[in-house]
Amino acid sequence: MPRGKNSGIPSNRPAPNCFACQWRARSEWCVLDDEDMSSLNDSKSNSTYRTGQLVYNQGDTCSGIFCISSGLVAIRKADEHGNTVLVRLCYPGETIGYRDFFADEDYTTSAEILEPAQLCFVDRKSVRKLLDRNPGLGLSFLRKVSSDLDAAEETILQSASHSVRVRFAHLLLALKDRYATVRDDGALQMRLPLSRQDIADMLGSRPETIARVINMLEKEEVAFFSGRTVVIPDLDPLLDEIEPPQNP
Amino acid sequence: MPRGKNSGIPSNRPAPNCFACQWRARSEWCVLDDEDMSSLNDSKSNSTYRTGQLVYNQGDTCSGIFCISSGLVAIRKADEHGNTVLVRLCYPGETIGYRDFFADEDYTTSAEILEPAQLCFVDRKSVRKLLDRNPGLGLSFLRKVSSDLDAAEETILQSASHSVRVRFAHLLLALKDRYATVRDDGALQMRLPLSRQDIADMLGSRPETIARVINMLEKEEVAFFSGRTVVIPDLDPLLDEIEPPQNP
DNA sequence: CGGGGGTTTGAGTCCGTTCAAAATACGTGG
DNA sequence: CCACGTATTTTGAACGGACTCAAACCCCCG
Repeated sequence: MPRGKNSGIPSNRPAPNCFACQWRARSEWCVLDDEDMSSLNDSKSNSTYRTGQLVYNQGDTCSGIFCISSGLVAIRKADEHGNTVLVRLCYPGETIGYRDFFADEDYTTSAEILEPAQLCFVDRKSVRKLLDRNPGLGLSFLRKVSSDLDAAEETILQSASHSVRVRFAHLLLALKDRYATVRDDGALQMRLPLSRQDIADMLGSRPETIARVINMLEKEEVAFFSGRTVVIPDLDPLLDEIEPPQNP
Repeated sequence: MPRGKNSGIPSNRPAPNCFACQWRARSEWCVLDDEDMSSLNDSKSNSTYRTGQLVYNQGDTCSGIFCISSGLVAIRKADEHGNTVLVRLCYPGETIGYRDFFADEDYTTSAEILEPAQLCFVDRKSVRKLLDRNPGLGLSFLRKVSSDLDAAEETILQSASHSVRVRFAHLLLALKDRYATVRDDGALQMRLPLSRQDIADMLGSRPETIARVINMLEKEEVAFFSGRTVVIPDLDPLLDEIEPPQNP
């Protein structure tokens, strides 16, 4: 069941300017000098994507890399039996598809839009040119892949040693940093960018189990869910999930 | 419970020569020209390690990278509660410690010797020099980290979608490529480089479970275990574990 | 207002874990 | 080379988390 069409539609809004990009300083491209940045700016194309669209599909040949200007992207990996996991979420400022680009392989994952997005695309040839002109760019991506690798290994460790409930607490705490706002009464509130299925895919579990865990958390008044909206009256109980209070 | 001392002992054997290294062609260093290779050869040091020794420890500061000349190395990751997983096995020709080196972080994993090994060490400054002189080296490592990342994501997918038994079958099939020999009667035989505990750590399981799975495999005559020695009379049943025979 | 997808709930089962003890293998020193 | 002590592996019994299958529910949208 394909979730959407492959290619974004050309943006009618003016294409973002790399120099003005608010993410520039934190992205891998920050090592480029003005001339190279200008070359990047000229060679990139820009598209708008709707929720559910596929940016690229596992198995497709990789012809360049994408940079997220706005929106949210899920990186999924599937096996031949249709089992899938959601490997990671990618936010504005992040580059996606670079792994397969640098490994010079077909895509080993799929990228799907979770929140309406605008992506820039830089084709193979342009990236190569920039890499040649600026060796620092390669090292910059090396740092990025290295940190992704550490995150992946962390995930392996987590799912080998913690229950779904604890992993879900971890996920909530990570999402709160990006999505939560503080209400008048001091409680945290956020709208999850993920369906129950997506949450399950991230935790290596099933939607039914997620529903049950949510049920328990509500009974214990740790967090309250209504659709995709979550209210967390107090962070401490959630933090205790991760690090049970010590009793020496 | 530390498993060994940290530093290897200086090799009494003549240090391996990078030019003569049998792994040269497949390693990341193969992009170096003769001059740079000679510089690498001069700046590296070499040590011998016994089984159980730690090459580096999670949390230590990373002061360079290691290259495996011979032996077998396990990369482990631990959390604050003492839970550990064995993230990956590293074989001769592979470089280890590069992830943390390139991310410029303290070690996020530990490296432990599983089979007596000889490692070369290249200090931070020398690696930097080589990276400066040869931008291709960075890209070469970029390819390596990228493939490690894919492997890690594959592990996440596997352990989310397959039973311990199936994952163990996967492991056996992977190990056989490197360790198995064909006996006179056509059966495959190998000596596992891993303890039951290590196998459990690789599969995100427990030694007891591994023992039970082994028990079942023997009852079903898929494979026979005696200590670390495994005999596999026929590969097909093992392959069926991974890809159950189709019935359309 | 009638689908239809996503979500929740229920019941039952199974895989894998935990804890404990027995058996075996292993390294070391005598 | 054997004996001993320790560590690893195996076995057993019991528990429990998470899965499966199935049905009911709900909400959003046409």
